[in-house]
Order: sequence, then structure tokens, then C-alpha cells
Amino acid sequence: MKVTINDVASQAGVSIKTVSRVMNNEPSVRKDTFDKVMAAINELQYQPNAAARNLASSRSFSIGYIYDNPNAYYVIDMQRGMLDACRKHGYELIIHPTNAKSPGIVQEVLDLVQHSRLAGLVLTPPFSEMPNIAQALEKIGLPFIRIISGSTPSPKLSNCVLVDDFTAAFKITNHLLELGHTDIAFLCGDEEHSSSGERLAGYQAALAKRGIAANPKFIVPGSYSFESGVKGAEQLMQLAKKPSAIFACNDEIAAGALFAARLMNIAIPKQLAIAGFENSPFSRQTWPPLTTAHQPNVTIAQQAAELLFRHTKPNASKTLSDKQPVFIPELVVRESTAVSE
Amino acid sequence: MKVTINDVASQAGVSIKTVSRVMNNEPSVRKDTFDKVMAAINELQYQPNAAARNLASSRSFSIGYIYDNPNAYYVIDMQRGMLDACRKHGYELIIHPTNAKSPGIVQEVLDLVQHSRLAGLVLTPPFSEMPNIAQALEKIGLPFIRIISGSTPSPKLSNCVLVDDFTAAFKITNHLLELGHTDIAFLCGDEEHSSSGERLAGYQAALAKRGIAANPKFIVPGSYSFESGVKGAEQLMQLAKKPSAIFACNDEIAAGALFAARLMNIAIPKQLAIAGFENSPFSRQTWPPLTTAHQPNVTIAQQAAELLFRHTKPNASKTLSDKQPVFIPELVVRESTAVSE
DNA sequence: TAATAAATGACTAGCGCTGTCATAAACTCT
DNA sequence: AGAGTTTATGACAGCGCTAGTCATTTATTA
Repeated sequence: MKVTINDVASQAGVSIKTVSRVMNNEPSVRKDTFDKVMAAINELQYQPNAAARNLASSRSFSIGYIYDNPNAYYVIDMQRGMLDACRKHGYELIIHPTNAKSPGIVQEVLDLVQHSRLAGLVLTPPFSEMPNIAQALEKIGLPFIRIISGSTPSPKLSNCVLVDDFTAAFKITNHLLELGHTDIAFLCGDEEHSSSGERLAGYQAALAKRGIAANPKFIVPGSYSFESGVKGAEQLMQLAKKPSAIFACNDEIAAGALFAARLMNIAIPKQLAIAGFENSPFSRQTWPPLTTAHQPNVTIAQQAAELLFRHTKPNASKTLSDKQPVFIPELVVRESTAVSE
Repeated sequence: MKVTINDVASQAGVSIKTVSRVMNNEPSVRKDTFDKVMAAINELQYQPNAAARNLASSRSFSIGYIYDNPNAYYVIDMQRGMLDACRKHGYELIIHPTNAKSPGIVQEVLDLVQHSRLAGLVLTPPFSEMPNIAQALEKIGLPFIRIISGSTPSPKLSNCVLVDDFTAAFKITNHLLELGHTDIAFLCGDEEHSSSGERLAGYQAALAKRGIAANPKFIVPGSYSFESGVKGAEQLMQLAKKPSAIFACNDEIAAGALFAARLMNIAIPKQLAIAGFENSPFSRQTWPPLTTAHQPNVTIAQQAAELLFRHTKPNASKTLSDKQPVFIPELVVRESTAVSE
């Protein structure tokens, strides 16, 4: 039932140390011994005992994912991607939902790292944007990867996976412009999330490129919530000069805007086009369905974890490209911005 | 930095064996020595090395949660509840998203148990309803708790946490009846999920109690999806005798029905009342917001994990009530079933 | 107070693996 | 071919803890 390293060793006719070498990618193993050992491993279906490995090496085979995101779909996708990478490398994922705004958050993260003896951490917003967390982790020398909003790799962002919200927002705005809209409003997300700023910048850049002067009244501050979208849209539609299109910082806000439009008897997309961002499931379940931008979250998370493992494993080949991955969310056109006849 | 059991022992002025006794709930420890040891543990912030414990005792301190549920909110809530319980008992949660319909699913679960050396498993639908999984787990003697739909505890369901969908559905139907509706249709979820059957039964029981004959055309088979709700509602509204209210098996279906009603220019709730089930976030983000039933998922999951620990820990007191918890989702009334004037 | 029961400690042997270091085998180079 | 050097492999201790065995101390009861 239980296969140990000894079984593998005798099966392969080598010492257990050699099996250990193979398991850990250590150099100085001849090709044919390597193969012999691998054959034995496969034959016996050997699975190393993580606890023993852990204890003996004082290395750890788990990474952590801290989240505080009201968006369950995002979290599920992220953890799915990390899990995929973990399975591939024989790591375990320790998830830790918490409150990013709690005053003791840095200590909490540190405690988690120690208690679960983590080998590294993947950080998504808002944690990836908190300098105190990054500092604390650097101080204790724990490898971590941040998934953040950004378009240009830079040495400062060396341990980051970038999601190019700017370009994606540019594309969405452009789509609206191509539809003939010129009075396009923007509903912001939470100010402290850099994604909101990046998306706003992309929107502004697209307008600027067409030579359209930005109307400050068309930029409505808010937060990443349905309610915020409701309020924002109501506010916009009370303006003397109303927008003909709204670009909401995410789908939830867009859904709120849609809801408000319904309350005000405004026809979508005839009288008002609305676009979201994220391609969350309910962007398909509003009426009409939302034009949005799709983030490949599973892949993003997978890459982030892979990157983390490269910092985590002592003997892994570092030959793989170490450049920072940049993901650009893709435009998904649906009926909420259909061509107005 | 690193506190070992020896440190605790000398701090408390006892032998390491006694500390070990305390850590493992072994009998034969006097109250005051227990307290002394606990004090030392707290003072030194001692955290036992899980790997060493694991290795030495060949016990495991992680439980697993397998999921295959398109409903991210459900999954997030469940894992949150389990995590709460895990933290309390010093366990770790290993999550494992997978495909319940994959042919090798039983083996996959078994592999997971072995590979991650799980101490137990919490099963939610659809896994909690798969007899082959339960059998396989029983065969290897792994403790597991199932969260399933049901209203009456029974010995056969000894390791279950019950969610009383029947009663909740009864309540929703009753709410509709009290509003004066008599032609109430039911949109089913997936047939293989027992929750769908339970909810249907609750609906039927409520009608029967009022002496309303069930109209077979008002019961529409389907699945737990938005699309299914769209189709179901369309089908219903083409009937010669249309229903005045629809009870959808979950919020997603209800959202689909809402969407279809919109397409057909049917006013909600004036011409048609719609109720969902689940109280998922988007039940608040439709227009109008949905009447639904709220499941306390976090609490349910927590209890399930607690129950599991009782089977897992060798020396834990079994004095706590061992009766099966039954949770009844509560009615949440919103505008989709407002009183029609 | 003796007799019995309960609590604690000293000691030991691992759990399954990795790290260190010594040794054996394989290559160089003259 | 043999000395020198590199590379591959093995022997052995020990990671931090649990669990068992006894011996010993302390509390409880008759």
C-alpha cells in the first residue's frame, strides 16, 4: 500500500540517496541511473511523503494565496490556475481569505507564512498593491509574485505578472467610438485599485487619440459595486448633456448602470450603450448581455504560480524566459453596445 | 525564531512528553499542568511543526474539499466556512476542483486522499450524492461528511449535514400563494441533483395543502443555468393557460426567466411573479431583485467540518451532540414577487 | 497510615526523507 | 599506463515530533 523511497531504491538497485537526488533534480546523476530510478518510481507509483521531505529539508511544498475579493468568480479562477500549476509541481495551495483593510493584516500574513510554512505567496489586488505587505515579505525573504495592473514591464516590477488594463480599456473605448459614439462616460471603480486608474487612462487615451476633448462630468468616481453603477448612471442621465454611451469599470458596475437605465426607461443600446469589463458570468446574464473585456484569469494565475516556483525551487533550470508576462484582456462584443440603427 | 517542543517543556517546567500529551489531548493530565503548558505555549507562540507531527504520528492534519460547481459564490462560501473550522482546529484545507462526470472520478478522489494524505473529506453536491464515491471512501475507511438536501435525519444519513430544501421551497410557494397566485409554475434544476427534487416536492406539498391540483404543464424540467430559465419561461408563456407566477429552482434559472420575460415584454411582477432560490449575489442585481431563499452556506460548511473533525481526532470528546444538523434556508422577499396591485 | 490509583518523566525508537562527507567510478592528460 | 581530477554514488546522522515502556512521584481512598 505505502511505497517508500527504500522500495524504489531496491527496485532500481541504487541507494536511497540516489533516488532522493532524482526526486530533487540534483545534478550528478548519470542518465542511465536516472532512467532506472524513474522507471522504478513509475512502476511502483511512488509518491514521496511530503511531511518527511518537509521535515528533513526544512523546505516547504506549499504556496499561499491570500484573497479578499468580493468577486467569487475571480477568486475561483485564480485558485484554479494556481492549483493547476501546483499539481504539476507537486505543491499544495493554502488559501486564506481575509480582510485586507484589517489593521493587523501584515502580521496576519506573516503569521500565515510561518504557521503554514509557506514557500511563497501569490498576491492579487488589493494585496498586490499594498507596499507594506511587499516590504514585510521582502524583509523575511519570502518569494512572492504580484498580479497587478500595468502595461510596461520594468525592473521595479520584477516579480509581477501584468494585466494590461490600459490597452484593454483603450480597445473598449475604441469600439464605442467606432460605433459612432462621441459622448462616452466612464464609471470608475474604487480609487485605491490601480485597475480603475489604468482603465480610466486607457479610456482617456482612446478619446484623446480621436481628438475628443474629455468632459470632466462624464468621469464619475465610484466603487466596484452594483450600487455604484446604479448611482453613477442616474447621475449621468440627469446631466443637461447626457452621454450616449457608458463604459463601466467592471461588469458589476455596468449591471448597475443597466439596472438604473431600466428604472429610467432608457432603451439599451438604442438610447444608451453600456460596456463593462471582466467578462464575469453575469455579463452574459443581463439584458441585454454586456460588451466587456475578457481576462484569462486561470492562465494568469497559472503563470504567476509557475513564476513563483522558479524562485522557490533551488535546482530548477532558470533558462526559461524570465521576462514579465503581460496579459491583455480581449474585447467581447455583445448586445449592450450593438450598432444603433 | 523557531520554537520547539523542548522550549515549551522547559518554559513550563515539565517534560516534553507532557507537552506532547497536552498537544494531543491525551488523558491523564492534571488541570493545572495542562494550564501551565498552555500558558507556555501561548507565551512562546509555539506552533507545532506539522510535518514532524505528521511524520511521527502518521496522522494527517488536512481535510479535503472537492468541488465541481459552476456556482462560484457557493464554493467560496463553503470553503470559507471550512477554513474557519480548520483554523480553529489547526487543520489545513486542501481544495480540489474537478469534473464530477469524468469517468475516473472515484480513482481521482482516492488518489487525492492518498497523495495529500487527507484526514477526511467534506462532500457537497454533486459528490455528496454519488454512491460510488461514498462506497469507495467507506472501503478505505476515510471519514467524510456529506452536505445534502434532506429534511429528516436518519441513521442512514449519519454522516450528513442536511439542508432542508423541501421546507424552504414550501415556504416560497406559500409566499406566492399568499400573494394570491394559484397558477404557479416550477422550473426544475438538473434532475440528478436531489436539491431539485426536494424543492419540487416542497412546491407540490404547498400546493396540495391548499387543495390546488398540480398542473403537469407547469412543471418544466431543466438544469441549473440561465439558459434553462430562459427556455423554461418561454415555454410556459406560450401555454394557452399561462402561470401568474414562476418558482425557479435557483436564482440563475430565475434570472433567465426574468430575462425571457423581458424579451416577451412581460411586466414583472405585475403580469408575472418570479422567485428564485439561493440568495446568490445576482438575485439582488436583477431587475427587479429576486425573491429567494437564503442558505447559510458558511455556517453549514463550518458545521460540516466540525463534524468531520470529531471523527478525525482520536481523543476528542464525543460528548457534543452528535445529532445531524438540519438547516432550513430562509425566505427573502424582494420586488420580483411584490404584491400585484 | 497503608493501599490503590493517577499523573508525570526519562528514555528510546522510529516516521521517511535530505544534507554532509567519504568513497568509488569515470574521465583527463601527459 | 598511471597520476590527477572530476563526477557519481553510498553510508550515516538527524530534522521535530509521537508513542511506547517503565520507573517514579503525587493524589485519592479506605
